[in-house]
Amino acid sequence: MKDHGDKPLSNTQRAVQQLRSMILKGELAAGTDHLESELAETLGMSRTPIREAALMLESKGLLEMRPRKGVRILHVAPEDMREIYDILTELESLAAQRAAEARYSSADLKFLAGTIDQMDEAIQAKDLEAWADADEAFHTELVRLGKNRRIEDIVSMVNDQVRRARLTTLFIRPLPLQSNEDHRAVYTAIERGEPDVARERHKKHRLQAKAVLLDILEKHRLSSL
Amino acid sequence: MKDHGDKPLSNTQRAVQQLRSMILKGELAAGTDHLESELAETLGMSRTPIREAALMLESKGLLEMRPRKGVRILHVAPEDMREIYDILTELESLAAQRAAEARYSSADLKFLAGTIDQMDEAIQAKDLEAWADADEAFHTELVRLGKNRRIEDIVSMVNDQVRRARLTTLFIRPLPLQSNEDHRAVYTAIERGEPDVARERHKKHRLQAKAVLLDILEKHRLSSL
DNA sequence: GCATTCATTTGCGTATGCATTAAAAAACGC
DNA sequence: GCGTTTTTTAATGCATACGCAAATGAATGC
Repeated sequence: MKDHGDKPLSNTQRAVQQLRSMILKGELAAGTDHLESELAETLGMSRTPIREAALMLESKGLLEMRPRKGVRILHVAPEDMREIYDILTELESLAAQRAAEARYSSADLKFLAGTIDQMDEAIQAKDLEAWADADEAFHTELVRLGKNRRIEDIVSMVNDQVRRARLTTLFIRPLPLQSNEDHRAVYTAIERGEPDVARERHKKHRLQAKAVLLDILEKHRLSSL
Repeated sequence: MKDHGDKPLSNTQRAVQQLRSMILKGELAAGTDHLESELAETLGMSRTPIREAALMLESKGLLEMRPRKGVRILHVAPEDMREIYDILTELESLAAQRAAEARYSSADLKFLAGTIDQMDEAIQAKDLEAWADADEAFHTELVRLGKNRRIEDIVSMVNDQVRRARLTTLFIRPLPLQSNEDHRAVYTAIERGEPDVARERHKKHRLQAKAVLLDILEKHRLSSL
């Protein structure tokens, strides 16, 4: 997970990383506007790399560039979450299927198994942050095993949007006890080479997660994140 | 399909449109490199809007910016087509399902029906171009009816990549006779409000299309488009 | 000849400046 | 006072300039 090629990162790339991180952490709050020149000053560079970075983040759906109003950090509304979860459901389920078709060895699946164990531990320890990290690692790895670069990109893109929602909802939501049962079932199906099982089980898992999340959003009247 | 608000389009937007169009038409051939300054001169503007446009097209997967080598127009290899069709299969099938769930009226589905008729006519007239246009319209409209903005965006993005492949393969491939049967079946399922049927039928349709295309690519040893 | 070092070119990353024009503020008429 | 026009302000879109590093080519040593 680290960029161990430590070549002198360009300003544009740094701007992308920093802005993204600030948005995900909520330091740049949803709905707020920021002038290019402000951001430039904040990050200690000129407007040019800021503009380029903003353009990229715009195409990733994190913000919107509005002439004369600055860049606006986008909300994630419940309707957005519905859209996003639907996409994740479909694409990850396919990835699970493909992973099962690929007949990976246990060694290949070691990392995936590890994330499941981490989730168990995190739940024991009631450490929600750790659970969330491991959960994300599980899903990322699953998609990677599905061997479709474009799906990886798409999923990672929409995940950036989910992450903000998680920031708010993580501590509201009930302990995800059922969740790891699903993960194990998906894992087992992949290991055994049962594509349909892997697919359907993961789909069920995602639909469940979607239902839980939307329920929370409704109950707490969270109309934007 | 038209931008009828004829406000003075920015250079960056024009650059995006023109470069995209040149790539889709093959005027900028896959695998070729182009200096930012060349493109700037070609389109009669400075490097700044060209860079911004290239950045956007890069995130859409049409090209790649490589320091000192210029922007490279990307190939679409058979492996890419596999990835793309897998994505289209999943997301469009979901759209079909959702469209069926939405219980659209016949009036709402008029446009979709129209595209099917156009395909019939085009097949009668053996007009492959017209068929391809209508086919694309069908798929686009189907996704629109699925009411998921993000899916619309993703599908339109990968479609740009498919379009280039179609440019080459359209005249090699057999007349898509079976195809419109699928379209009608999907349409009927949507009209009747049968989500599972719509979904499965469309999925079958896409899997079939994928098989046909990959078969052609292999038979003709088309390793990149 | 061939490798190696040095000089030169050149394309990019970024800063900067400016014209444009939308928005805000001010002036004006009623 | 309030709606309308004019003026002012200021953020953007874009052109341009420039330093740097990479690639290219020349020169040198062996």
